[in-house]
Amino acid sequence: MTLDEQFALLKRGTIEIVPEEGLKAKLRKSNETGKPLKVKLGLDPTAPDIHLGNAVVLRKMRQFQDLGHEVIIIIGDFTAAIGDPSGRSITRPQLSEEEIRRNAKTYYDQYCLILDPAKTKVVFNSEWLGKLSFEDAIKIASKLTVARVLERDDFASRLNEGKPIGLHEILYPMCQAYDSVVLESDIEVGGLDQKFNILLGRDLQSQFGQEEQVGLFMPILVGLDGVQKMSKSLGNYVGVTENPKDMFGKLMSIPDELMRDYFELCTDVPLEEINAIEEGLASGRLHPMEVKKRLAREIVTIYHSADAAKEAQAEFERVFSQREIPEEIPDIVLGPEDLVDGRIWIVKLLVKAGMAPSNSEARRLVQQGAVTIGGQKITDPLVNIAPSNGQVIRAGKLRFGRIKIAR
RNA sequence: GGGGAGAUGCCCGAGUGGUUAAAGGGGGCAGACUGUAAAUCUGUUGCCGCAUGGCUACGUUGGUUCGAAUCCAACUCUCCCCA
Repeated sequence: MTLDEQFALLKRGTIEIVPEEGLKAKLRKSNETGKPLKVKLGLDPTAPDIHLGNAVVLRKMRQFQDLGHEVIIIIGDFTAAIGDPSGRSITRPQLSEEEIRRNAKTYYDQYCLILDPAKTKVVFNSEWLGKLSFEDAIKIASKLTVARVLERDDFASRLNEGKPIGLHEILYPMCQAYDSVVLESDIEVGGLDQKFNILLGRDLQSQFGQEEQVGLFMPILVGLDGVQKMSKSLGNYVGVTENPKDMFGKLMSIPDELMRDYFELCTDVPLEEINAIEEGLASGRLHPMEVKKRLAREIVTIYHSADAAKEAQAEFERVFSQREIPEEIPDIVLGPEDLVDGRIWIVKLLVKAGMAPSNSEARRLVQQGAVTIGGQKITDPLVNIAPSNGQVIRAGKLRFGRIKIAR
């Protein structure tokens, strides 16, 4: 592959490369010296679930690996104790050491789905940040200014809105920048929300007399709600380890307008084809639902298999298009203690089955006509029903259970 | 150190003695419709075994009152201005 081709590949999907010439120069140099580039990615082990939004960046890292470069994942165990303020309007909760350790481990299992584990180096930033003395930290801090740090958008807006900013949060970008110094990274990849932190890494590297890293920014993937960025804490995400059925279903719930972004950032469908799809949608030649099914299929195929994707689609059509029951339904085991004269209060049954969190919620579901048992709609929340083995109970579109009577 | 403002349900935000489980919006859930768990419209959204009932809830603790999210005191936390 020529340098130009490499550059084009790496540029695809990025929203910005700072500076573009820098990337070209790094690639050229690596090519001449035969020395792979160090490509850095910081992960914040806040919750043990990698989602499609994280995957956008990870997939970019994979491309670097395929070109022979060295990928270094930094598990921000030390910085997680601070909490990245990026894109935050409130202070993040700090994590305990144990939580971080647990999360980091599950991270490893998950990014292997995208990266080549043999070519991935993993480090924890507590290895060096944890060893700095307070004096060292102050020395590093002296190379940055308050104004420079407060420049960043999320700090500025929080300041304007009169919201609190912890002093420790100001140190977060510095820590991340210092990571780049320690690793002597050539390239740092991140979402656009990482722009400030990554650029600060450039500043700090040059302060330490190093060649500056190149920042490569990927767009932020919008979450399932179609408004906010995909994130674990907002619950609007698709996890890469989710089962095919849920993955497919969740992808079908994105607003139509998001489809293009998802195709571009989450699949390997060639750009020309994506453009053709977009035209097809605009002209009415293609049906949005069919396009979305294709999208869901593409993504499920990446993380599972083509077969799993087909199955997931079949399941989806069965449950939602035809309103039939899914193939696999969890059992609701009823013991003798649950039944009085072979009967059980409908509300209690729903709670017992985990289909409603409280009696009140269960009662509401019944009153709203969401509950059917054995295909029969129940609307009276006071009724006691006589369940029989194998009966299917359904609450709303998503909750199912099959009754199993234990003796 | 001095002065001022504030803390309300999942989130934002109204409410300044009773009719407030607390307006409104967001989000969630459900129903209708459909082209999908899109969009739109409607309903619903603390808990308690059925309630013209009870319990919990408006930063914390205590007080005033027949009655407090609303008044008072102390405390905790946050923001703004001055130094």
